[in-house]
Amino acid sequence: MLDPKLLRENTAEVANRLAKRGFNFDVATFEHLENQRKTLQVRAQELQNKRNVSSKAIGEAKAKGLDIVPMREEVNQLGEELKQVEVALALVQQQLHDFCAGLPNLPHPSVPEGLTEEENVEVRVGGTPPVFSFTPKDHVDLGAKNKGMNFEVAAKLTGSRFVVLQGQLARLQRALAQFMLDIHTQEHGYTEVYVPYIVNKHSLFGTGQLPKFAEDLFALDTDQGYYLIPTAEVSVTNFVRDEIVPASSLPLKFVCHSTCFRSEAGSYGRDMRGMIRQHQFEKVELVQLVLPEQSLEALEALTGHAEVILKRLGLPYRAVEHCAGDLSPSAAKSYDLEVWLPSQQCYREISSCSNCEDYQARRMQARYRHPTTNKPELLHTLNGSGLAVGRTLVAIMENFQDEKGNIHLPEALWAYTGGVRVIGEE
RNA sequence: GGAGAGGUGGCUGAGCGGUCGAAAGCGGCGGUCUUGAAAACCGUUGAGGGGUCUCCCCUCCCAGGGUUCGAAUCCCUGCCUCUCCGCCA
Repeated sequence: MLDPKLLRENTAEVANRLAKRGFNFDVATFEHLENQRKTLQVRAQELQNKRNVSSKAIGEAKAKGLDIVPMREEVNQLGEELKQVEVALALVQQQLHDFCAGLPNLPHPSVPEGLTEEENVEVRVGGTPPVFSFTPKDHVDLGAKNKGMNFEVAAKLTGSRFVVLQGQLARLQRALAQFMLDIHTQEHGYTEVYVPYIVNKHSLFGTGQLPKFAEDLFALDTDQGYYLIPTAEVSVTNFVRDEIVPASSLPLKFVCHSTCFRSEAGSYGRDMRGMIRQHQFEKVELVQLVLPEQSLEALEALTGHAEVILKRLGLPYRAVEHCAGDLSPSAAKSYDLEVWLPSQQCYREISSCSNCEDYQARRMQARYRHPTTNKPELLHTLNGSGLAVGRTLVAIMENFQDEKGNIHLPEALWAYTGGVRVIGEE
């Protein structure tokens, strides 16, 4: 959600900044609704004030034993119009709210211009893509030969875009999650949390998935209106919804390993092969809740924390900054980390790190008490994958394969695989 | 699943249908005192929103409806929390 004052007072500026991300802000509709709101609200408050004053007078008159019947009739007159105005106002405010809830965040001024993914800017490269003396296999072929990656069984159990892992590959996925959690908790100062994988609508509104992106989510067919989380960002960020946290407690830094569920409704036909795009996947998520003046540098730090995982694993990657048009709706500024996939001969997203500034905080009413003014102020929220575990598994398989199809695990993982260094035939 | 209790400001906790945005305590902030700190004392201190914006007004006591001139207080519905019993990973 954007600052309603900014929206009202600098409508043109907001429209311009949203245009940078390719969003068409309907100024005419907004101004029309806003004018209606103002007229109705002023009138409603006027009538409410009259009613309050009269009612109070009735109370006093009654205490003195005076006749209150004529006064009561006068207020009754007022009630009719008040009811009408209140209904009309509620309708307009609902429309305004819906309109504003659908607006994406403003891109940070430092974000590169551009409308499509092609205009994202590579900011650094880590490692170098491996050169093979043979034709490298993709993870599906590598996982097939008795190594325990099975899409057929998963399709039988459920449908497309699911996988069954067993044996060393199942263990490797578990090892990766443990490894990531340990680094973030022990070296980067995050607190590990375990959270519900099912959330209510308020939480999804808070982080921006609802109302606009309901079709990306799995909704549970129960009357509570529950959804499966598409990312632990939803559960963790909402810790501070409707809270006023002491400034001294910030920054709050949480790391959370969770399963994530996405309907992938808009991606028919894309990445149909393998584990790249699944309805269910594992992710280790980083969330930071920070003072506004610290969010810009917090994003650099958080991205760096995710990057450490790729470095320790020795995976070739690059960091890319989103151009304005490629930002996700809640984000003011984002970096993607992309890992090299030999089978595709390109970098693929393995982490997306975003500074949402006060966009989610305003939707959540997540605030801190300002130390000098003593007033509640919106805090800033950040999140990023550290990393997507399933895609990390894929990257390790593909980058560290040998001619026989064995997978040589990076040394950093040996302690987590019970000493297993190679996954293969022998 | 059965039985009961309850949801009030940052926290604990009062609140006959009218003068209650709400007692009291704690905490926070400011001050006096002190070399400094603590203690003590004095003052101050909810949130959101609107306007004709150095002032005025509206809304909010879990949520949503209802009764009433007037609701934290009465009625209905829902949600949540706690206690006991049963069942269970």
